[in-house]
Amino acid sequence: MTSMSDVPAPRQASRRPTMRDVARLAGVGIKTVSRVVNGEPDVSADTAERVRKAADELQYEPNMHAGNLRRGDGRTHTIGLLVSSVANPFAAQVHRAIERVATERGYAVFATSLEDDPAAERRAITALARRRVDGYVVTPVRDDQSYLQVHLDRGNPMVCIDREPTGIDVDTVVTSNYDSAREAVRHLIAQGHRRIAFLGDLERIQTAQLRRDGYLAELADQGVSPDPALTVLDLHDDTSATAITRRLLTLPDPPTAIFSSQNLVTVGAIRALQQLGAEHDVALVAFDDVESGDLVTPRVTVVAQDPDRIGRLAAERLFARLDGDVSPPRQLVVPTRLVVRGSGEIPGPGRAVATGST
Amino acid sequence: MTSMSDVPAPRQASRRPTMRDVARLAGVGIKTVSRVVNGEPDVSADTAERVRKAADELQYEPNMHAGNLRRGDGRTHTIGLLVSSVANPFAAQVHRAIERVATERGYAVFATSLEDDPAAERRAITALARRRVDGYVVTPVRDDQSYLQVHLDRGNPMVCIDREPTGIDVDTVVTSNYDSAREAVRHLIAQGHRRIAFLGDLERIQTAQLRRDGYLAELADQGVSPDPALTVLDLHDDTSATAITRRLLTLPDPPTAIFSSQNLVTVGAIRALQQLGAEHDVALVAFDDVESGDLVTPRVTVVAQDPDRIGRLAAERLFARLDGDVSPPRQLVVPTRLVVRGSGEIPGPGRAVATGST
DNA sequence: GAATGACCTGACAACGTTGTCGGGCCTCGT
DNA sequence: ACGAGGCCCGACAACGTTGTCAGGTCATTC
Repeated sequence: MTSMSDVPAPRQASRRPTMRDVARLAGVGIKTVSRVVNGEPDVSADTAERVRKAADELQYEPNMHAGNLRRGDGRTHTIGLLVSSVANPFAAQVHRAIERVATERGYAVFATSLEDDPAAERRAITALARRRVDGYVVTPVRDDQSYLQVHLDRGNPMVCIDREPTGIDVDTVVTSNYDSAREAVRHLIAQGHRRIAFLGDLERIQTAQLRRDGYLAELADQGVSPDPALTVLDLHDDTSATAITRRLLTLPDPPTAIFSSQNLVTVGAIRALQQLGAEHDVALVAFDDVESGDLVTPRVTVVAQDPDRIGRLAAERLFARLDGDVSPPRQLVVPTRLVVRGSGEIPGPGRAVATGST
Repeated sequence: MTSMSDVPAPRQASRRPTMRDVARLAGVGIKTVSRVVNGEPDVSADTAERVRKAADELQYEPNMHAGNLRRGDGRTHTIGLLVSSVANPFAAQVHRAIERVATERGYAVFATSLEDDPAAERRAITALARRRVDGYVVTPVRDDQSYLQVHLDRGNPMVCIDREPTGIDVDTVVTSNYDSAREAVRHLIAQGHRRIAFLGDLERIQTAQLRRDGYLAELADQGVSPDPALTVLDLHDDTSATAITRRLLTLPDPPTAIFSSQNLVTVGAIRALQQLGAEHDVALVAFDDVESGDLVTPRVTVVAQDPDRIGRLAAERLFARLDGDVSPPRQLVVPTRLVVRGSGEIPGPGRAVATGST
């Protein structure tokens, strides 16, 4: 009866209805529609009902942008997230945790992957600022963040994650990189290792430096003099890590243990160990949990980060600021968890004589 | 000289400058500022220079929302992405591919994780519609998407990924679930297996059904009658998968091979195999590449999806629609790649007599 | 019976930007 | 000298919504 033809879908592009259209159909003023849509008081029950029916019939969806423009606080209920690289499962987990908190509060999240490119950081911030996000969660990639101060001054809070920012004083949520690296190395030394190789990410990445510093500090503390030949930096993917690890292991005086300080690098190291059949002879402790790290043989001992907690804390800090918290910025350090699985407990040469020595 | 104190940062919250402010400072009309900011012609070189300097001095950032509101096409240069679950590395990869294409075109991406919750799908769409995204990339979760037709009619294109939508006719980009499942099973049968277990995801998920259908069809085609006891559905995480796999393997007449049809389920299956020391005796082929699947022993043979290609194709389709493409919706099927690594080549009982039998 | 106040409603301006349009100036051709 | 046309520029309305405010109706109170 009502259908005029039997094509499955009405193809004509309908104009998007506005409050004006709803008002006309319901026979009320436009402001009354606004009141109903926003649940404001002072609308009689049956007027409200009429408006709701009209809105329903037109499939009206309010335009948040128009509303935010006029509204006093100008909030867009949107936050921006800058993540180092989506390739990294760590970042994906953080993203998810943040998104969950945001959704609960009616916020939407713009996520951008920087792929560790400093230029991308600026570009992303500009794009977000033009879209008037209320706040930012940033993984610093450039070596100076002072250019972000203006956004803080304008009332848009910011929380940095994973790495400490430079040039601005904001809430940060980071992993205990230095201490956890020390713990990993301490663990290996306790198994009797002295020649411990370090496999590090790009040196310009702060966490890579901190983990290396922790590595060196723990060696020093335990009276082990580090062999520069065993400290490798600037690895960023599994292929290069495999190559380097192979070279280290075929050295005249090879390491008896490896501390791998990043996810993909660990994968590369494991592959190299397997290729040389050394996986049961050379100990391995990895920073950051490697997916299904308990499936490989031997199972991988790791210092596991807690990306879910990092994301949640960052989001909570950001929303606290948006809610008006003006207390001094906090530096939150999220501890890691040493997960003992086997690869890190392969004994070193010092083990046999450990009790007798020193 | 110019600094009045030595606090590091000017704490006072500055009002955000508008075009009006820039215009006043540059001594020009507001429309002229608009012209300069948008690179429109008909502004003299030195006026433009003055405007640029003023904008710079005030650190002016144009308000895209206000612009979009007034602008003819009303485009927000924003797209929405609904992903099944961020926990899944597959989704993370897709997300990244889409984001890359979008960023190239000056688009920002709202990503929402549905965690396979049907209610979340509707909520997310509403939130995106109110923010007036230009288009959608959707992983269907509900069993009916016809409620989305209205957005199509209003000129907001949509591309579905991973699963076919129901009730709407839009571009889709999916993996060759059925055919690839058949290929996996064919591979196992070729190794001499007859008792092949199937481990499936939640039955309400379409891809899970397709993979099971492929599994059953290939068995039938090869004259193998399926044992219902070996077909398990509704697994969704590694823990339950481990439990089920253990039970299957301790059956009086256990399977000699396993086809695991989802990522996390595969992890659970591998764990069970290892726990029972059966990883070298029972063959395993998995759907969807499992991260570091070539690190475990034996290395895992998989039918690998191509999430990067899926994401890229989806984004390209969406932008083509936004650019005015009105050709009939396309169904793009992205093939998988059989990656032979070892676990799938463990011979079955039929193998020894394979040449003599039939 | 008039004043009070609670309740309900819509006209109007404003948010920050862009489309439209008209006007001033200058150059050029006649 | 004058009109045509190109270049530059700004006043004004409009996008879709919400804040403000004034006004109308009705029951209650003295």
